Amino acid sequence: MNTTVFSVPNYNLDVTFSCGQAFRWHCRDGGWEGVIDNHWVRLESRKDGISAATDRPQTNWRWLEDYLQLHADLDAIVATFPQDEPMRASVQACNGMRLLRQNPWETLVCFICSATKQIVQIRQIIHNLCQQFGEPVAGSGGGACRAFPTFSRLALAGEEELRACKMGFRAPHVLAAARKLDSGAMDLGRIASLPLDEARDCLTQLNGVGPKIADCVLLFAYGFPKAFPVDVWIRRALEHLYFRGRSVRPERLNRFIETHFGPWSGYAQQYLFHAVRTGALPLPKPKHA
DNA sequence: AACCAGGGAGCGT
DNA sequence: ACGCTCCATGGT
Repeated sequence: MNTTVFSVPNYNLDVTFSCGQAFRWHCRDGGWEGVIDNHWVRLESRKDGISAATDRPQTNWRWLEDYLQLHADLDAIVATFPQDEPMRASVQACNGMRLLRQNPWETLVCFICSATKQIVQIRQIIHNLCQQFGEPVAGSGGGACRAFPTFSRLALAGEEELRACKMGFRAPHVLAAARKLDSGAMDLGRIASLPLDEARDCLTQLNGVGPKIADCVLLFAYGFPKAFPVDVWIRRALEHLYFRGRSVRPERLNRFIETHFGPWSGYAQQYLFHAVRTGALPLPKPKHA
């Protein structure tokens, strides 16, 4: 076991790992355990920082610093949010929430599988997928620790094998994406250097990937600050909070998002999403738990 | 037991 | 540009 401590202010692991951007972390003994690429790691909150434990010595920790985005200036980001009541309430409810920088392929598959699924179910599907196709990585506690399966591995899978992971009608979408990447017909590495609109157009060429899922990948994996996923929760929230509950056409909604939420609108979106989903920001219609 | 879930695509009007 | 339907599966 090898441990280090990062000094970083106001980093809330609980909110960060529970807000619906990542699906493989699990809480255990007061810490968070997960797999980043081929690294198993256990994280714990410390006074003004985070401790990280791995199962083997680390020559450097950049893979973790980058994933956690430890260098990000959260105060500066939050300061750009709109100074309206919903956003103030969201910031208060989600104090210390950070956006991660996740693997693009993993993020793409996770959100393809997210379509009309509850977050608990998405977690189960991804778990099944990793158990079935992921390479084992050394871990702690005897728990099953596997890397997220590569697209090359999934390209070799059959649709029925993927359906066995309970991803239903999303199975052919995952399979086609894996094969397209494995063949070289699409390169996820290239997307990082594209303007937002072109990056979105590229991802939505994949079957089963529309604007919402594309923006999740662009926000959670590539860090496009103005990628703004609009799901049912966000749509309801925006219409209720800013349009008196009236339904708004997509183009109009996008124009509002562009002008209202500032240069870190995607970040603001995640605060709003989590605040609404946890009930900290109440809406009239929903009936969530 | 219905209803709905961090959607998307293909249809018809 | 809309509205509808289907797509699997399971939580509430």
